[in-house]
Amino acid sequence: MEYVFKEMIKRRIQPNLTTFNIFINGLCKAGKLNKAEDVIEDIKAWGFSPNIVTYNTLIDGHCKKGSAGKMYRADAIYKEMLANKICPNEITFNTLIDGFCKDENVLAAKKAFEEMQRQGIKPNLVTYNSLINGLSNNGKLDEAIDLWDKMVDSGLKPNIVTYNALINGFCKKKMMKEARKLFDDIDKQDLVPNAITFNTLIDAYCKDGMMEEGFALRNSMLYEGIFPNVSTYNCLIACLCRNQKVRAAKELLVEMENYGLKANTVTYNILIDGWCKVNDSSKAEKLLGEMPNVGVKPNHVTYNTLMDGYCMEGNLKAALKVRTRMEKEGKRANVVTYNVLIKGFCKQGKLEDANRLLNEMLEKGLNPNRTTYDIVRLEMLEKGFIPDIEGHLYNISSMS
DNA sequence: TAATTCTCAC
Repeated sequence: MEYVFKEMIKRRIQPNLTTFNIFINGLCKAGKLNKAEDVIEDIKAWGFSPNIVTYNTLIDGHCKKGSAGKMYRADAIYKEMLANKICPNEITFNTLIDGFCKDENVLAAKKAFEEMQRQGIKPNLVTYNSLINGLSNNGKLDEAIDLWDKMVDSGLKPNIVTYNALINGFCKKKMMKEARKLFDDIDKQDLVPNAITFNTLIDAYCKDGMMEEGFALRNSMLYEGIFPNVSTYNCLIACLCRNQKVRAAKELLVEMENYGLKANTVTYNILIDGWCKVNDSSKAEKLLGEMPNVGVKPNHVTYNTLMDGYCMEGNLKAALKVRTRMEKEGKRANVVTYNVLIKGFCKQGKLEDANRLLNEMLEKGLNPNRTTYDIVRLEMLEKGFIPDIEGHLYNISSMS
């Protein structure tokens, strides 16, 4: 991107505001949020002013790529936009609503929904879809259904995304009958289910112990001409793995490749986890070794999964070796890496080592997450200590 | 010529 931009200048082709907005979008999608914000200065230096697209792009960048406190920064950009006398539009609010929902802050999302109407902007299909999805994902199904009705009352017709969001909500609550009813309603509304619709249901049936139903849905996909994609196979492979059928899962990987679908990192992560869960982490490590041969790149999840496998087998040495292997590949330990190792050491009663890892994690500026607290709290309870106020980390070794 | 919504893996 930078090369093309320089080339443009070299050939004396004047960039315009659109050029800069595209640039910002690229930086945001690459997670380079600070660089993206710096482009605002370039825009001004070239004699332009950031417009609504500039701000919407930056807000969405923070919503999707930001770390802790990202919605605070997204909101700050929104305020900056107002200060610069740029009026927000429906896309601004849709972006914020989705961002708040993904941040599990449904309250703020609902406030944004109210605020947009107060400003005279009518919620559109995407607005409703974002909020219905947010409510569904946060267990507020009744509110999601109410909003669906409101949406219909306002003259908007639910589309396949709306259906997928609510179906997913029912699936997460294991209300498969209701999910199925919605699925059957799709045809009646002259809508067409897509791969996401099927994948949602397949995954839910599998997780609810109805593997047969999951595979049957896969077959009806082929029948209806909606082609199963890598995610479909990942759901089914995960299903087999959960039922300890790792060999059958590996066969399914071969089948998907015969259909011309390439396994991705998730596929391998599922299979690696599958071998780990049947206490065969060395087979899992063999799979890790196969990944480069088929052009699939391991990620943090890959290594963390394998480490967890070795830890659960009590093979801490092997787990630490995986960490070294990961770091050789240029991947730094993340919170999950530490959680996995801390849990592994706790399980072996090696509290001093667990504590050393905990401190190392804090020193590196990594923020403990809920799982970290759960591990520590569980360990304390087991040792007969009563955990104090939530949110406070203890030295594990002080218990020994 | 640029910006927004739905599924799966630690």
